[in-house]
Amino acid sequence: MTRATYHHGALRQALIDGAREILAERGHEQFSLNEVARRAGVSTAAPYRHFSGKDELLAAVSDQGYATLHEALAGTAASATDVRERLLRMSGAYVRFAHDHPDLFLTMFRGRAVASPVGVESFEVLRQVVVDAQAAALLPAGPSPELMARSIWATLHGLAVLSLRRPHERFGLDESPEDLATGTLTAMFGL
Amino acid sequence: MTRATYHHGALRQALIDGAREILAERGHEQFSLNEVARRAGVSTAAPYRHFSGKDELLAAVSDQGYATLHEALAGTAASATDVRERLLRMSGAYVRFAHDHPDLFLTMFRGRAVASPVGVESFEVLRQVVVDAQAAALLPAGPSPELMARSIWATLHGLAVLSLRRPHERFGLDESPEDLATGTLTAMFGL
DNA sequence: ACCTGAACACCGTTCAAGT
DNA sequence: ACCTGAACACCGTTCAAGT
Repeated sequence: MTRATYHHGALRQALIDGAREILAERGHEQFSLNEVARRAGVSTAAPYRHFSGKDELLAAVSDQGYATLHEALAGTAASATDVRERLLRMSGAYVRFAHDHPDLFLTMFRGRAVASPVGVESFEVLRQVVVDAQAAALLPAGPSPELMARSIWATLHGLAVLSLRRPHERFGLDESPEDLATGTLTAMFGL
Repeated sequence: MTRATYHHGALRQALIDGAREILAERGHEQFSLNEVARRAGVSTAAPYRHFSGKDELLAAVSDQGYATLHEALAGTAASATDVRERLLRMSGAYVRFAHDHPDLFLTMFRGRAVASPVGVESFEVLRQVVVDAQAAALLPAGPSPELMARSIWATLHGLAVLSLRRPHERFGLDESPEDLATGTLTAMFGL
């Protein structure tokens, strides 16, 4: 039996990939570091050459998740010239990401974990859309863009988290993530 | 050595109390069913007479958490006659609860856990305040109270979850939970 | 009816040893 | 430098046995 030989950090990425697989298959509560090693075909001690432990591997997985989320948000933000459309598409993309990768999303924002610096870029994209929306009188112009952006982030994040639960208490299954997000923002700001 | 003898479900409550202790001391990620049993002075198999397993014990803990949260919300909602004040106090109480009992809060809303029916009562309290706020033109009257209430719930929940992380990315440590909640609602609705 | 004692498979982590 | 093999304490859960 030829066992794969890893070099130059190839095992590191293989472990991250395996972790994402398990996350998608079994969920973040069943996640096991030993199983990640098993899938990569290495001993349970091998991951410790690349990560200080389970938490650091999950942090690396989170970082890649933040990068993927950022692409989705930046992509939708750039996909329209109309400010209202940009705000709504971006909002939909946030909740959509949570629904498409629920356990990755929950891992990224798990408990009291340390926030990723990558998330800052995404916040900046949202902040810029908010600046434009305030200029267009779509959002109240009184509060600072900073405050307004984190208020909207909180709303989207709450929607994402609460709609991931089951049974979907008060958050209909029938609605798509996009409808949930846009419906909420439309209701709050009369867009 | 006299070992406590449990009867009539006394062990059940002792296990729930012990679980809340561990949650407060070590956090929900370090929570261990065996340690709960150890603290109660029983064998690790004993809890299985009262709960089907770890998840069911945590569900029972969550239920008591929902009851405590409900008291806090209903209490603040009744503490003022002014509609605006009621809405803001209730909002502050939600985020305050999360900060005062972070790991209990995270356990209640952990991952994809099943929502507690007890939470429905709390939602009803919020919905009623929203009805009054809409009548007083404090909140937009167009959307249904149901939609408006879950939008606000999502906002408060997002604030709670995100402000629990560390370092408090974009959510200042300096702000009290109450200021965080009222500041956000004030910004969004121009209250 | 309720709890113990002992076991099972599995977990995260450590460390001496191999190559 | 990177990985193995074996061990450690601990985990959730099961089950026959005690009272």
